[in-house]
Amino acid sequence: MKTERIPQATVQRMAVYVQVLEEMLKNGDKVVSSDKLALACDVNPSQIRKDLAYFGEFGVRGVGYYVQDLLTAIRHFLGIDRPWNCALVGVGNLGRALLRHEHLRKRGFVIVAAFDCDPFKIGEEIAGHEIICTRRLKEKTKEFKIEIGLITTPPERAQRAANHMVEAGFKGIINFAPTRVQVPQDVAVDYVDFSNHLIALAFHLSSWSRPA
Amino acid sequence: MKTERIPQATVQRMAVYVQVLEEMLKNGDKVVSSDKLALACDVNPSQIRKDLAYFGEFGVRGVGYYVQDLLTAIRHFLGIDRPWNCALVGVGNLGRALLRHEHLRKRGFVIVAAFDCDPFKIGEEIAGHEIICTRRLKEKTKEFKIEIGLITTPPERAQRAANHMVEAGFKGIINFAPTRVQVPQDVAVDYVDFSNHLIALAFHLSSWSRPA
DNA sequence: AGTGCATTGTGAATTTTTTCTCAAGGTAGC
DNA sequence: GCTACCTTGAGAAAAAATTCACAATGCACT
Repeated sequence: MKTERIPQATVQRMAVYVQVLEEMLKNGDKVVSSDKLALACDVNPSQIRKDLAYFGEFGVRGVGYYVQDLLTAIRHFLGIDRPWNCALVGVGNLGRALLRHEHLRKRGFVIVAAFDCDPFKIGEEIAGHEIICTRRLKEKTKEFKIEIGLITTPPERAQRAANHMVEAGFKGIINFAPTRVQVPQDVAVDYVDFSNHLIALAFHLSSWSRPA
Repeated sequence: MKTERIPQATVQRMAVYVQVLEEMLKNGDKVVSSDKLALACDVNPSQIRKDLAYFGEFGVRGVGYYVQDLLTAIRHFLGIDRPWNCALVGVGNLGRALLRHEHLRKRGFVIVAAFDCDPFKIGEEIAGHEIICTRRLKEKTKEFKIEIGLITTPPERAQRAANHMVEAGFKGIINFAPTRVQVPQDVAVDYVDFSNHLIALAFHLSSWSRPA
């Protein structure tokens, strides 16, 4: 094990490993080899061993990795062996879907409060949460110990939502709105844009039938 | 301009350029330099010029790029200068949100039919679409000229949805379900998993306050 | 205890991607 | 038309990520 900076790509693959390992565990598998895991994750076996080597030696030579142990280790390493409280700003179609989404909660990402600036929505209850005025984000952040913000507003209101989050002291934001937002250096923003994935796919499909 | 294989990373950045350029166009900007665009997209200016060089010379030395022309060129290059018909399988919370999502349609990705295997949902109308039994996917594919599939089922039904899509002849699938699916080599699957983004963010936030 | 087998962990080689640098080539003002 | 200035395009260099290849090492069976 070396102590270098961990590539972003490694972290993303790690998340996939967690997903696949969870399924293997549910499937009753006790042990898995890098080859087997690689097949399931669609990566190179060496890649997996390299990735895992970033944070320790977990394998047993000649045997492989113990699924449960590896899972526990990765979870700890990634910082997802504890819940993360999230705030959602923008209760539109997508916001509602995320509030009702079970998978996020299962993974430890708990949306503890939902905000919107539309007076017609404020007070409405959705998936067990009362919709709160966005201006009260900061005060609720303390109350609920929120660390991560989810922006699900229309694009034109995304920046304002981000500003509220920065002011509330969030250091991590996921922006689902299809627009860029400006935040201070010490705040991390990750973008989730479906249409970008569709664009990549459209390109792939187009270039398949093209002069290479 | 050279004719090499285009990196996946380039394609993804390209999608971001489109987004930012659209905003600039709406903003009335006629011309943009690689420096200015780089700032907005949060990448290196050389990176942008390199990316654009993959498919031609569009800039004017001493001036920059004409926003409208560049946008048109990128759109054509990416294959998004025409609409793509999509089918959605799995009308749950997320499925409904996508069906009502305006942004995808604006970008040219049109969900022309929604499928589900739940007999209680079949026949229900949502966002102008009648929910159709998943078994009729293949027949409707011809009728609607569908090329891309969106999987929004629960994870345990994702593989079955993928199978239906493969059988219907889809060559591109976006899987929103948090599980891997197996498909033939000639079918491209792209995964969209929110929790993976949250995991990456959680890791970032954790390691910030860690012994490097 | 010893032998054979399987699989990890890792240094080295390779490949890919990003960044640097600057000549080439436009524009605008005079 | 000439000069000064700006920004692109692209080769070269640097950095990063991936893959290879194999020694190290633990297990199982005798």
